[in-house]
Amino acid sequence: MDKTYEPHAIEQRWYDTWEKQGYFKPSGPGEGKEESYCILIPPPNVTGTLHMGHAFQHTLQDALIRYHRMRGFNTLWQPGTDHAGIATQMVVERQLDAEGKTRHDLGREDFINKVWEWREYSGGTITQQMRRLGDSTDWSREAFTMDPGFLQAVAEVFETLFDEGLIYRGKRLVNWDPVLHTALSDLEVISEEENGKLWHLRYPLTDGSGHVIVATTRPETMLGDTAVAVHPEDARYAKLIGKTLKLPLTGREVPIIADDYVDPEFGSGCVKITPAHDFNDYEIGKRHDLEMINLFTPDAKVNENAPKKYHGMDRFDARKAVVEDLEATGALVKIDEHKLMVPRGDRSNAVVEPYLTDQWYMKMRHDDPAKDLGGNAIKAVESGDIKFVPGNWSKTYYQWMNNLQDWCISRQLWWGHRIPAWYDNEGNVYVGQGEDHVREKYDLGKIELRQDNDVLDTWFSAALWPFATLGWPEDTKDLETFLPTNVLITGFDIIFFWVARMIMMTLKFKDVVPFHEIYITGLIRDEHGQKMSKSKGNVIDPIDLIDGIELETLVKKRTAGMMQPQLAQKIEKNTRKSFPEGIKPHGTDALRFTLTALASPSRDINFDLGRLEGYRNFCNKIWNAARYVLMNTEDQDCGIENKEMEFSAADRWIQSRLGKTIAEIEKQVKVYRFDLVANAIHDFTWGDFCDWYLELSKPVLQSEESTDAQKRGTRHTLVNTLEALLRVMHPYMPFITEEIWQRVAPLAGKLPSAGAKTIMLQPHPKSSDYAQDATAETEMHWAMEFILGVRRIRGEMNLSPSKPVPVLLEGVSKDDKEILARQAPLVKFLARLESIEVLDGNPPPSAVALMPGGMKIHLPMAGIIDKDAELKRLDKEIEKTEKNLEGCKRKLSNDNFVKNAPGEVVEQERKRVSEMEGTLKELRVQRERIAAL
RNA sequence: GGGUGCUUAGCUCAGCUGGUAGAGCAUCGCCCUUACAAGGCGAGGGUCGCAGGUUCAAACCCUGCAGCACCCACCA
Repeated sequence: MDKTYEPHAIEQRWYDTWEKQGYFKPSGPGEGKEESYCILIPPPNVTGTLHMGHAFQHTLQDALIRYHRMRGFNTLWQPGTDHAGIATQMVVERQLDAEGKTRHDLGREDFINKVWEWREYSGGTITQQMRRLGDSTDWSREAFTMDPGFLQAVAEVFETLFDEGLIYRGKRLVNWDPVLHTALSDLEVISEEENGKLWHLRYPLTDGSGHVIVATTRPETMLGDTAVAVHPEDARYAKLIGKTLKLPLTGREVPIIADDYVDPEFGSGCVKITPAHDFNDYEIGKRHDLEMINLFTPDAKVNENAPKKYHGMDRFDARKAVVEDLEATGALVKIDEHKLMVPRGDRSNAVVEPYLTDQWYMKMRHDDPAKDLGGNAIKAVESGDIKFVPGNWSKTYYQWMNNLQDWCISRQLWWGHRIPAWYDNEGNVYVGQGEDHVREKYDLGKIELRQDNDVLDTWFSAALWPFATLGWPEDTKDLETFLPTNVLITGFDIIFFWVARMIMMTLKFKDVVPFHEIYITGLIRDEHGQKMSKSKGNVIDPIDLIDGIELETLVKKRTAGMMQPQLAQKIEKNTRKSFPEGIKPHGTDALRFTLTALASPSRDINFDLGRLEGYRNFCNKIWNAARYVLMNTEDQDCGIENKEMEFSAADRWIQSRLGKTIAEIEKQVKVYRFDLVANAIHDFTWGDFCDWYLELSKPVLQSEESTDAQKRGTRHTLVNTLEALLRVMHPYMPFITEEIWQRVAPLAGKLPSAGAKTIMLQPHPKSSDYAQDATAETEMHWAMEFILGVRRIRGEMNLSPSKPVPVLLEGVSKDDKEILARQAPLVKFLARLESIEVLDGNPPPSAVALMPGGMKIHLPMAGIIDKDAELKRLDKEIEKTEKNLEGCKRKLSNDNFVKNAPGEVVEQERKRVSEMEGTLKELRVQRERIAAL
């Protein structure tokens, strides 16, 4: 093996091999549903790029997939991408814009072709990046939400839901994006507080008997007012109800109506009603059968329904003009500063306009249980068929599901699934899978038909992901084998957009849940807890963490193509501060292990570069530990053929520890505590295996006194522990484990002559394969305490670690003696002892380490230990023990504690006190002895 | 307005069903000991946001408060 760990040198090579060999495919038919394990990837935007959130979620998914594949499940990780309607169309339109063209210049067909071209060109980026991450998805099944199969699935679903009355078309007020010229669903509208104004307007009564004052945040909409509302029980206005007002600027006559919606406490208690441009007003308008005057064109310019002078004005220009005119006519009473929630489109950032249009909707709630999409989806979680992890997310889910509005599914775009509906010249609508089918179904003969121009919301097809990817509407073996899938791993940001809708659709069309568990990951933020965003300039590209990036390149990358160039300077400064030397390469395995370790069940996860460096060092540690093992076992007898082996306590101890570690991992994987899985692996590998076991193996292998059987036993244990450990680590660090395993496995007799020569397809070790060895644990614990005791004195006395010292033992019990007989060489080696002698008579002046069992280890001071330093050390030790002892004694002196606490707890406390008292006594004796020198 | 989450060492975070506070990084000593200086050995560092309560015992359970973050919602 190379002397240094170079992730670049190994990673891509192994991925190519795995993919070529078809190792990512499900292992076969399996033994049925119980033997299968399936995860559906949340499909990224086909033209997108990998970000930290993907890296995080993919790491966890791949870990689960590899873990279960190694445990013998018929395992499928279903990959694919989403056509991402608006997002993708916008990208291509922006490109056209650069050429000075619009999509209308090309026409629908050519434009769509252009988008497909763009998909061909850029669609490989994200899948290529997934390969860099080591994702073991079955690429042979890669799906795309506009595949022919999806076209069919979408059409079938649409037709069925339409025929059942669950999809309908209607003219309603929708969220209209005046920049993108399309309707949006409620979810695609982001409302944020902004500074605005509240204009107070005076509307005179038609009969000249006075006026009312109304307030508005959008004065231009007054041109479309068709009423003023007051509360029915508001005494101030009771006698005005039914009278009419003369609307300023237009002169139109509008009624004063009474409606419960009005809050008499707010403002003047009078509300202007613009049914065509406000959701509340729209409802009131329907209740009172008011006229709905649409004021705007699709790009939110004033239309011909307003007075002529405003025609063609943008709505914000119109606002200015209206306010000026109102002021001129004396209708403007006052203007207050006012904070308000402004709704904007999540893609265009344009202020959304409530707008009256014809759209398609999906009915979310229904009295008929068979048609109650929302209700059934709620029940699936309530019943426990679907479990959120962490469980709290079910509350969020319920909160939204219990307030479901019908879903506006049509979009006035070109890129997407065109709605399978046709109109005749009378405006009748016919729905079905294709024009021919429609003609037949409705027996239309040869009349002229025109297909609906709209496409479906991207999330409509995404909602079919669980069954459309597995072959639906065909009745496939895959559906039978893999649905319901086991777990969905995704972020909370798409619980409503995607998760809820998959649950509804899969229940409706397959009558099963799409997945049994939903593991909701936290959101990856930067090291200070800030959301990563282009405009903040704090985005970290996971590929840069893997490959490294020069500072200058990083600065350029972060400041290029800014929407607000003035931010560039600040971003550059912050970037130079955060990464003074750029980012060093860390490799995929280090990144994956870091993300695994960060996967605590919290809502936000701050990405800390320090952790990444730490785990890169961990990879290096593994690499070097492997080098040590190989150096001592390659071309040597590791006991594969010669069965005569003797296992030391250390050999048995490390196997026992490995078993415990695996048990911990088995437990934590089940509950998705990947952070604890990573901890268990890290602690065992570094703390037990490297720090102790490798060191413990040295005296055995290096000593001429060890027998061949002993050496064989240790070599065998070295190789087999490492080999099993690699299999345990593989799901989280696939590349380094494969690279090392290839060399180690043959020594452990594990590389099969036939079958897959990859760690990927080896069985994952089971805790039940490792016997717990209490004797070995006790014995090693004793040896370690001994060694640590000597080291502590050494450390505090600043004794050179390389200088051998003699020790004298006092208070040696029978047990101590037995263990010592076996472990003396080990202890001598690791504690760098010149000699170990059992004391006969009084000890010389010495520094002492106390063993838990009462044995004392004396380090004679003669010439090597400083008296004052030792006194200082003892004082510190005494003080610490006194403090602890006091606490325990206080507890025991409390009668209630002794009376009420469980017996074992009291007993434990008593034992602690007596131990500490003994220790304290010894320390004091020791101090006197030293002080007297 | 309704809901959710967070607050533990200088930093980033663990702490599972209440029983003497942990890790990594950073800091301070001593070491280039033939796997590893991306390392080894040792050390220091926390009245667990604040105030109450329950309990023999609270970082953990309950109540209130403060700060931070997020989600949902139609107040003109």
